[in-house]
Order: sequence, then C-alpha cells, then structure tokens
Amino acid sequence: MPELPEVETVKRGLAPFMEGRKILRTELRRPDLRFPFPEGFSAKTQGRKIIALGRRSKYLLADLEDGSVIIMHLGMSGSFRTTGGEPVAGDAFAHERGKRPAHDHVVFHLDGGGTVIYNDPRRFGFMTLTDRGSFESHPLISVLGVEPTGNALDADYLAAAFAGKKSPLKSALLDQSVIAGLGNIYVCEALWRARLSPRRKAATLVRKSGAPTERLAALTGHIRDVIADAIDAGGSSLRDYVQASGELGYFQHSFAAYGREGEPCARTGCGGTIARIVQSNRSSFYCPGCQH
DNA sequence: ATAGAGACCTGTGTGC
DNA sequence: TGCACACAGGTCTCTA
Repeated sequence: MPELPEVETVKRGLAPFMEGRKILRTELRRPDLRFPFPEGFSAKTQGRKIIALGRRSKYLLADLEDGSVIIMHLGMSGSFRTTGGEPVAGDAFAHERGKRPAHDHVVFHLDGGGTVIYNDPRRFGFMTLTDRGSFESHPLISVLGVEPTGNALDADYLAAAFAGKKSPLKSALLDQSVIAGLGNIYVCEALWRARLSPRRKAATLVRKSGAPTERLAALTGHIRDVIADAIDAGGSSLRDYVQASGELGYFQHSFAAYGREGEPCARTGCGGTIARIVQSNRSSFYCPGCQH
C-alpha cells in the first residue's frame, strides 16, 4: 500500500499525537504480522517515552527514550488510526454490534488515554526493534539506497547505479537499494512525466563515459517533483489508505498514468492511450505514444 | 551476480 | 445470489 509519501503523511499525522507521550502498554493481538514480533517486543516498548517519530524510505520509526527504535512497515494494506478513548473511528457501528474492527493487530496505549491502532488486513507489514546506535547497520536499513527527497539523489548517482543495467527502467526504479521509497505508483508517474518508457533498459540513460544523459537528469528531477507533490497532497488514497486522522490523501486525482488504462494520455497534443503491461508481475501504466 | 516468477494474505470488483 | 478469477500501494526467497 503505502509508498514514501503515504508513510511521510502518516508520520506527520501521528507525530503530534505520539511525540512526548509514554507507551503505557503495547498490546499485540497476534504473535506475528509478516514476521513474528521480536522476543519481548511489548516488554521493551512499554513504559518508554516516545522522543520522536521519523521515517526512512517506507519505514516509520519511533525513537524511544532508552535509545531503542521501533521500525514499522505498513506493507500493502497497513494503516494507523488514533483514538482518544471515544468509540473507534472508522467503524462507528462496531460498538452496536459488539465487535472489534477486523485486523486491528497492535494497539499502543499512551499516557493521557489515547491509543494508536495498527490495522493491516493482508499482514504484509511488520514491526521490529533496534537501537539508535546501530540503526544504520540494521539489515533492513543498511541495504537502502538514497532518499528521493534528499540531495543525495542526483543524475550522477543514478548514472552510476544504472550503468550496465540490462533491467527495464521500471524495475531499476523499484529497486530499493538504488532509490529507497519509490513504489509502483510513483515510478509510473515519474516515468510518464519524463516521457520514458518503463520497458527501456536502464543502461540506455547512461553515456559510454558513465555520465548521465540529459534524459536521466530530467528523470531525476521528475522523481523528486512527483514525490514532493504527493507529500503536499497528503499521499494517494486508493482502496484502504487513509491518513492517521482518517482523512484521505488526494494525490490520486493527479495521476496521469497509474490506473488509467484505456484513457487518453493527458499530455497536450499526444493523442495516445494509456496502456497496462505486466513487468516483474506488477502492472506498469504508460503511454506508448509519448513515452519512449 | 542478477532478472523474473512465486510466495506471503485478505478483500474487492467483475463477469458468467 | 453464488462462484471463479483477476487484481491490489511491498518485498523476501527461490530458480534460472
């Protein structure tokens, strides 16, 4: 589900609710999500104050006062919501039926009476624990490439990563060890903006000398822009993604390619039709008329 | 080493 | 109404 802009939006929504609060109790309603919770996960998080929320790639991070860090991934269908003790938002009739909403797997009970609930129907998400001191060398973190929002992403960096790569641009951009945080939606959108086909080999954007082509430099800018635009819009709400507040993101209204199979290309004067192809078992949406 | 398929899991929408 | 099937924002693991 969430790519970087959605996780960033979740972080911003939860921060004022969680930062500075103590976790009184960490309630696990099942022993695992995608992976088992680490040994003692509840015991090690309970009684600790949350110093700050953060994000790295698609991981939501909670720094605790004892120097530990909760690493949380939302998978495809994970979401957080908060309650202040009132009936659970998002399922107003649950009380009448005497039922809990399905798939609420983790509940953080905070001091002051609030709760933060993690819901994840498909359970592709997970939570684990590490220490701030060894965070960068954690196996999940050390393999990540650069953030698309930071200065480390530039055309030279991508040229070095793409040189000699026979894989299609689509898969090269989804590779989290190159750029960390892009997913299916924003890769499709960035490629549409750059007029580049998802099928093109990544190495074709690199000169023999190893320098980036102009088109690669332009792509770099479009990646940064589409991520920034999506964060500004509060992410994209398809199916089940909502912000922690329950509000919907609205970047999905700005999609030019994603999910638009059969629709006319939005580029002025193009006249093409958006197509859907399958690459590495995932849908790619693009305009064969103007993306080459 | 690296690219692609399959796997994990549940829900929803579509077509018969 | 029911059923079968395709598809979904991710990413790890296995096979060539």
